[in-house]
Amino acid sequence: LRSGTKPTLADVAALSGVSTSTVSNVVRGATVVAPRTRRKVLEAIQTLGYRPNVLARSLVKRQTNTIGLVLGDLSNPFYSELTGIIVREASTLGYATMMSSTGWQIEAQRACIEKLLEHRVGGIIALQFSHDPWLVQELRAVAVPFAVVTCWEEQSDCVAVDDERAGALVARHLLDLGHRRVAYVTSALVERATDAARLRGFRMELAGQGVHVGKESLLHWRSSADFGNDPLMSSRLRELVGSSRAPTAFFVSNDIAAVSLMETLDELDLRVPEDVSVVGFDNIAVSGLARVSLTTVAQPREELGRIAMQLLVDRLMEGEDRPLQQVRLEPQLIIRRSAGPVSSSSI
Amino acid sequence: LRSGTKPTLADVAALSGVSTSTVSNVVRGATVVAPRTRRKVLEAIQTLGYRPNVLARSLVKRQTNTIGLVLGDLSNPFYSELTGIIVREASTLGYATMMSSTGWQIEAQRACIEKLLEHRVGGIIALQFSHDPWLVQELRAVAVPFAVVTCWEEQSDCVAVDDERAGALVARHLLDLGHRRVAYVTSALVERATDAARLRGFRMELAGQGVHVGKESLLHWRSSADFGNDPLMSSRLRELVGSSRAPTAFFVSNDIAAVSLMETLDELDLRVPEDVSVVGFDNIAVSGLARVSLTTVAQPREELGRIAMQLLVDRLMEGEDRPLQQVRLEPQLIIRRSAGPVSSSSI
DNA sequence: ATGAAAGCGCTAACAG
DNA sequence: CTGTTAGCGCTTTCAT
Repeated sequence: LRSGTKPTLADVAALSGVSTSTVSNVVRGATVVAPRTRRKVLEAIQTLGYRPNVLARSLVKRQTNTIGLVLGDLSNPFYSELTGIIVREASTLGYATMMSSTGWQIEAQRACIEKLLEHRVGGIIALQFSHDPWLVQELRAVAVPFAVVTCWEEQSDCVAVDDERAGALVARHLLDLGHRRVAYVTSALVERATDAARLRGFRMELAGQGVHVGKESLLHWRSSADFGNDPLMSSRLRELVGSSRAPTAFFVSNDIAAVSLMETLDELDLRVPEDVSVVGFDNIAVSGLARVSLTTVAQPREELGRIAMQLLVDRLMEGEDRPLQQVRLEPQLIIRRSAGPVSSSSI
Repeated sequence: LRSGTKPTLADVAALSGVSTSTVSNVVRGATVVAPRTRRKVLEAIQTLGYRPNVLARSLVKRQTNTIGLVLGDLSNPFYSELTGIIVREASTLGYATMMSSTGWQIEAQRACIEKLLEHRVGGIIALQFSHDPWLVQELRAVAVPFAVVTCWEEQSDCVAVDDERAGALVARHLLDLGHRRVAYVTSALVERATDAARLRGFRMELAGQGVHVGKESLLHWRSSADFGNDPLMSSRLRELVGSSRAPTAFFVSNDIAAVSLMETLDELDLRVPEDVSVVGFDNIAVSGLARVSLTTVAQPREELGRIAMQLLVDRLMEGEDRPLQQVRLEPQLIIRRSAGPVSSSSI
């Protein structure tokens, strides 16, 4: 019995006096093995502390039970929760999860995926995918199942909330509350195309009532994930608020930025929702606090995670010829106190 | 050229008319390869889209460049941020990260680690480790580097903040503010022993001033990670507050529970900090919001992550005979507005 | 500087 | 039901 290295099938075989294939059979519960033999083998496994080597197994089977997860930034609670859900789901389905984080650097994305491919992951789920046709093409070429969740990616399997509809939902709500001058705030934390879709839906619904969101009402919040202040925005807001065309409501494409905005508004002595209304996106835990009470759009996290994993598995089973699966989920407006009727003084 | 499967070293060798070992050499940049040959090989790699198979490599080298991460629950922002840091750090050092989540189920912990071992990870970092001597023993037996971060684990390499000292820091602060009747609130989100250490330090410092934390002042918050309300606590608090010995300050061992507590206090019409003070632990992003402004103990996240990874690498290099490394980091009290001077009416 | 050959630990036919 | 054999894709002596 060799020492210094972990026991192998051969060791178990030797100790129990059978062949390696028999041991392999009992380990995998494959063929019917004689009860006596099985017992002997099991015993040997016990005393040796044998543990199957997944690497060797994967090598011969030419496939792993590992999926790769690429994500931008774990400090945004929306994504970290989603990550947790996916990891759990994968584990339930018998897959291990290999993570790699891009830290929002767009070139890092390719490197991340390259590493995952070298590890021969069975499939890849991207959480915050920066559109990259070359990459999608490459992934297609190697025939590794690829699903993006939370963003709409024309060329891949994907699942996301209906962002346009969400934008419209918010617009409707704001209109119902009497708002006519509204601003849209983009956040660095949300992927461009996604952001654009939300704005599109928002604008269209407003346009139906003759309300227009001009260029001067498009703001950009350079937020980090820690509710940091954006000094540029502060001054921009201050000047905007002074003007006669000051918006009475803000739709922010991300809860983190929305909460940050509320904080900045506080500093400017603008009360929410008495003076201005704020609506966010994601419904992260913080937004539900009474002290925050942010009206926002909820994305069905559990479903997003579950379906993403499902897309991967389906593709894994049915192969490339299966038509692209692209799932849109319904967003849900969560009405809280940060958005209220437009104040009479500002009409 | 075989089709349907990914190109291998042999394919590259065939195409470039050299042996597999030569190809292997250029891929790894190992021996000096003749410039001409190298170019030919590189070319073949390009046209074939060859990608090394990490599994095969690991199999023969008998070691992987993968580390395992076991964590309890990604929905607690403190841990998800820490996770992000570790993943990044690992990646920088050339390691891929395999995650598995226990979802707080204590028996799941063994299963998680078992899976990681089958994948032959080079080392394991546990984020929220529920003390389990058997497991630690087992890990030791297989000689896989193991480091726990955030909890103090006597038998393993570990790095954590000095919890007792943190408790003392909070006690000191509360004493300075004039508090004499204080309560300690345990949260389900923090590991038992860690919680106990914080309480110990807290109590000791208070005892120095003749202040005692009796059993009636020990509360338990059954919190989930989403700032949920704990109805039992609500009623418990209501009755406690009515009594003449109502605490004037609460030290909660976790920010999530602390913020939840503040919310509950709001509902009971108790103002923070005018009527009661609250101090938390972790300094998650939310706590820094002006609307929350929670006085809390900060743990040096970056350092925790960096050192945890370092412990693993050191052990990997120097082997088992290296003495146990156990690092204590300094906690930092972040003073905000949730803890104030004891109100005159309650003295 | 390059090639031949022997495995790494396991599975998958195929015989017996 | 069990054993034999031939790889999976790669690294690593050891010759040449």
